[in-house]
Amino acid sequence: MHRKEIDIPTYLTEHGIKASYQRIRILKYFQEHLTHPTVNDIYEELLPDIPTLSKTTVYNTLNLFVEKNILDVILIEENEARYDWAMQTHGHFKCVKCGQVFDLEVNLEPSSIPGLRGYEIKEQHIYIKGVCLKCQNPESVH
Amino acid sequence: MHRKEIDIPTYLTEHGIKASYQRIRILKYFQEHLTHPTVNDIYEELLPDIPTLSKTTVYNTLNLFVEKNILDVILIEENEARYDWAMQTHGHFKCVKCGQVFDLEVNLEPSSIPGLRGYEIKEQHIYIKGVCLKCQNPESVH
DNA sequence: AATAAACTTGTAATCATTACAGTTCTATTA
DNA sequence: TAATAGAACTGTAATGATTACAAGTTTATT
Repeated sequence: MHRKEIDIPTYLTEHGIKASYQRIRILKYFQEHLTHPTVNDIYEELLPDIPTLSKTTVYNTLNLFVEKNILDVILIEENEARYDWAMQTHGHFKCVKCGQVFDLEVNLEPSSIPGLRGYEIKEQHIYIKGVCLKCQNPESVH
Repeated sequence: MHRKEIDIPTYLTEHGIKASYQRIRILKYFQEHLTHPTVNDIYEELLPDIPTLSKTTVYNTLNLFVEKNILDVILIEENEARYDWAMQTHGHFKCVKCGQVFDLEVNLEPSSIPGLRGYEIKEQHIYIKGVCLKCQNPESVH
């Protein structure tokens, strides 16, 4: 089942989360945008539609989703957390010019890292920063 | 030349940094401790010796060192930056039980990552969290 | 010794995040 | 349907790392 085909209320219930209106709308954000939003991105997008929405609710909900393994936190920013639909471990690239964050297919085999022998691994984060193709040759791209 | 054998004032000068007393002492911290300190770790360690030291100076100095490629920033924490002697790219492991941060030898070849073809890479960060050996079997370790 | 530039310091501001208490919503039961 | 308890939501205040800024100190140059 692909992310876009998932029924959000069902998906929440399956993960032990009561499907409130705010929670549905917040998770739907990730279904509709394949980006890596900050708390504020989500808050500002939903506010016109849900004028009573509190930023605290966005924080609480995202923390809950992370705890229930629906979302991952991305700390590629220096100061602000971003969130991403939880899926097979992958990496993230941030272009330091345009600021966009991309997903990367990275297969980092923990068993290949000498110092980790016997360690219990809970999380794996791979962040790469640089300049994306478009920002290197602004004119060469249509 | 190994980190412990470096002459700090010379090293600073070579990197285009005027070797003030505070800067020498702060960089010396990294020579004497092979850890990954926070701003506060450094501040508290040096304060008894340099009672006039300001936390702002520690911030300014660490930012300068990072800018001059003497140190790297580690953002494995959720809320606080850590710093590390800049050397060949490597990863970091944080034990979620004892909180200690270890260095990892990781060789992540950017050319092996499909989505990065043609991208200019400036930084590479690999963070792994889990439970270290000692915290898994507290009694089995002397 | 004079002077300017660089460095350091302390306080105040910033900003993301969390704490907390009051309000609203939801589901269950009578 | 009404009552009630628990969960979820909201708004404000607090927290805490980091930065801005202006004033004081040190350093280097003349």
